[in-house]
Amino acid sequence: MPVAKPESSDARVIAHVDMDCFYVQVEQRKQPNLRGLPTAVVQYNEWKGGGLIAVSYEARNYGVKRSMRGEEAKQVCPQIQLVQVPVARGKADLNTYRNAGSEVVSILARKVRCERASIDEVYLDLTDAAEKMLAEAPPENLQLVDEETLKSHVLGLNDEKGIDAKENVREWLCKKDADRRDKLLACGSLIVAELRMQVLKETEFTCSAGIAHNKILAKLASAMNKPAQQTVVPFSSVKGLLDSLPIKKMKQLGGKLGSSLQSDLGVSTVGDLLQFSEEKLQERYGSNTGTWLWNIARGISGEEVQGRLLPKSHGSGKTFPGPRALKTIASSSADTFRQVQHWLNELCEELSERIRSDLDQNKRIARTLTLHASAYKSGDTDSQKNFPSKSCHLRYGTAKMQEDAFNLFQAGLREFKPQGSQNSGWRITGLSVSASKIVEIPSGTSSIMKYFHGQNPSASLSKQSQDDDIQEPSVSESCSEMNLTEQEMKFPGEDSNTKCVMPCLDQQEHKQDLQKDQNPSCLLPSKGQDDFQEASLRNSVSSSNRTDAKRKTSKDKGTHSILRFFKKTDPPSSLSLIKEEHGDNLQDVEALSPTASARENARHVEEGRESIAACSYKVDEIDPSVIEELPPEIQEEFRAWLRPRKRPDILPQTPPSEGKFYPDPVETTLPKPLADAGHNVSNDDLEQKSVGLVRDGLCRNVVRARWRDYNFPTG
DNA sequence: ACGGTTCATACT
DNA sequence: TAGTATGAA
Repeated sequence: MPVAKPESSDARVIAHVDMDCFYVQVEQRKQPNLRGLPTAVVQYNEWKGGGLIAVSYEARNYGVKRSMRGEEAKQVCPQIQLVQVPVARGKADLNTYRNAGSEVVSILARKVRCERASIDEVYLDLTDAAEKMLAEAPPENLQLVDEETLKSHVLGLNDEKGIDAKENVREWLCKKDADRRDKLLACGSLIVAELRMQVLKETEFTCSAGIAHNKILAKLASAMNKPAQQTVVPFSSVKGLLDSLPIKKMKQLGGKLGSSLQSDLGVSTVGDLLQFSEEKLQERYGSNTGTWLWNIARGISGEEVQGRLLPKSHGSGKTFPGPRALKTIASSSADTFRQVQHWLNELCEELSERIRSDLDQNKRIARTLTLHASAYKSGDTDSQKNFPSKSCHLRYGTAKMQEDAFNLFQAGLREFKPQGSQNSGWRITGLSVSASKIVEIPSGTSSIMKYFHGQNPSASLSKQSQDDDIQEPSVSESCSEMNLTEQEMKFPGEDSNTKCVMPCLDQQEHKQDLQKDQNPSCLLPSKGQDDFQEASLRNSVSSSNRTDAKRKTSKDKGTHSILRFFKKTDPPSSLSLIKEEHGDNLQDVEALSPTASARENARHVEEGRESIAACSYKVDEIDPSVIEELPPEIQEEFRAWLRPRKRPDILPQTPPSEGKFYPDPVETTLPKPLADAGHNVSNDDLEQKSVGLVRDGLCRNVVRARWRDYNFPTG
C-alpha cells in the first residue's frame, strides 16, 4: 500500500491528467472519419466480436461498456465502429498507444514536473508555477479568463439556477479575498487549462483533469467530469466530497481492501472512516495501511509527484483462455513444449525489440528477465494456479532471451509439478516475459553502447539491426562478449555493494534521492492536525464587473497572462521536442522559481538538468576493485566519468554569481529521453554530437547539484 | 474460466 | 533477493 507522507499544510497544487478514452482517440486520429461516431477499440475479433478495451463517449451514450464483447456492443449500438487493436506476432501490439502516450507526457514535461502514471495518465506538480503566478500575476488581476478555464467545475460552488456557471467560476477564480490555497488552485486551473489546450493543439487528443492539493484528490477529480473538462477541488470542499463518496471510488480501495472496509468495518463511504482511530485502523490493516487510511479519510495524502517519464519495466504477455490453453505435453516427445516455446519466442521477440528501443532512445539497460506462467487444470476441482515466477539476468539479443525464457519456464514447471497432481491435465493459460531493473547508462561511456550495438553506435537505429537474431553478427557477438564479462564485472546496480553510479537520463529519478537526503523531514508523519477547515466560499462571492465577462473573449488575450509563464509556448510539432535545446529549458525553469524556497530551488536544479541529470548516489561507496574488473575500455570510460566528481570540494569556493545557472553546451546538444521504447524518432545526429561532451557535462552537473544542496541562493 | 495486457508497489 | 499479491487502467 502506498505510504502516505502527510504534510501539515498541504499547499501544493497537484493535477491529474487523464486522456479521454485514449485508445479510441488514437484510432480516431489515424482515421478522422471516425471522429464523432460511436467507436470502440476491440481486440481479438474471433470470439464474440472481441473484447472492448476502449469506448468512445458517443458509444457510451448507447450503453456500450468496456466489459462488453464486440457483438454485445453491436446489439445495443448497431452503428458502432469497431476498430481492431494492431496485432503483431499473434498478440495485441500496444506500441502505437504507448507512443501516443509519450507524446502527451513529452508536451507536459516541457512545462512542469510530471509523473507518468500509466499509458494515458499523468500527474503534474504545479506548485511552483502556481506560486509564481500568484506572486506575479494573480488571477484577480485578469481582465479576461480564457474559455477553457471558465468551463472548469469547481466543487462546492453554488450551482444556483439562473446564474451563469461560467460567471460563477470566473468569480471564484478571481476572488480577491479568497483563501490563499484557493488562489493557488485557481492558478493551477489556469495553467492546466492552458496545458490541456496545448496537448490538444499538438496531438489532437482531448483530456480531462483534476486540480487539487494532492494526488489522490486530483485523481478523484479528474474522473468527475469527462470528457475534455477539468474539475477543481477547493480545500474547503474536501470534507463534503469525501463524506458521501463510496469507499470503493477511492484509488486503492477499489479492490479487496475496500471490500474489507465495507464488510469488516461497515464502512460504506470515505466519511464513515472518520470514526475509526488511527490505532484501530493500524491494528486491523497494519501500521502503514492504517495510517494511510486514516489520512485518506481526511483527504490527506503526501505522496509526491515522482518525476518519472519512462516506464520502470517492460512486459509482453498473452493469455490463452479456456480451450486455447497450451498443452505442455504433446504427443511425441519431440513436440513437448512446442506450443509454449512458440509463444515464448513471440513474446521474447517483442520484448527484445522494446528494450532495444529503450536502449537506443533512452540509454537504459534492463537487467532482469522474469517469466510468469499460469496453468489451468480442468477436473472436479477446476483450478487456476500460477507457476512460481522465475527470473534471471537479462541477456540482450532475441535468441538469448528466448533461450533464457524457456529455461525459466522449465525451472518454474519443475517446482510446480511436484505439488498436487502429478502432471495431469495442467494446461498453460498465460505466459508473460518482462524486463525490469532498468538502469541508465552514462551517455558518455560510448563503449557500453558499442558493446550492445557493435562498432557503429547508431547502427541500432536502422531497421536491420533491430532484427537482432543470432544471425545479426555485430550485435550478437558484442552481446555475448558483454554477457561473458558481465558475470564478473558487477555492473552498476548489480548485486554487489556497488551502488548505482549511473547518471539518470530520465529527469527526476534521482531527485527523490536528493530530496530525501536533504529533507528528511518530509518523511515525518504529522498527525493531529485539523481535519478540515470549515469554510464557506459560497457566501462570500464578491460582486464583479460583468462587463468584463461579457466582453468578447479572445483566447489569445485570455491566455496571455498564462503564456508568460511558459516561455516556449508554441513548438512546431510534438516530435520536435526531442531536439529542443536545453538552454531554453533552463530558462523556463528559472523563470518559474526565482524566489522559491531552498528546497524548491534544489528541485529545479534537478528539473533543469533533465536528460543530463547526473544522479550518482552513493558514488563514494563504490568499490574500486569493481572497476578493475571491467573490460579495459569500459574502465577507461568509467574512470573518466568519475574523475571530476571530486570537485565539489573546490567548487563552492567559486560559486556562480547569484546562484544562476550558466548555459551548458552539453545541455544544448543532448537529446531528451522522453521517447518511450518503441518511439521511432531518429535522433542519430544528436546522439553523435553529444558523445564526448556528455561526460564532462554530467560531472559538472553533479558538482552543481551538490553545491546547490548546501548553498541555497535565496535571491 | 477471462475483456486482455501492462504497469506499479507493498509485503515477505 | 526473488517471488507473491494486490490494484489500477
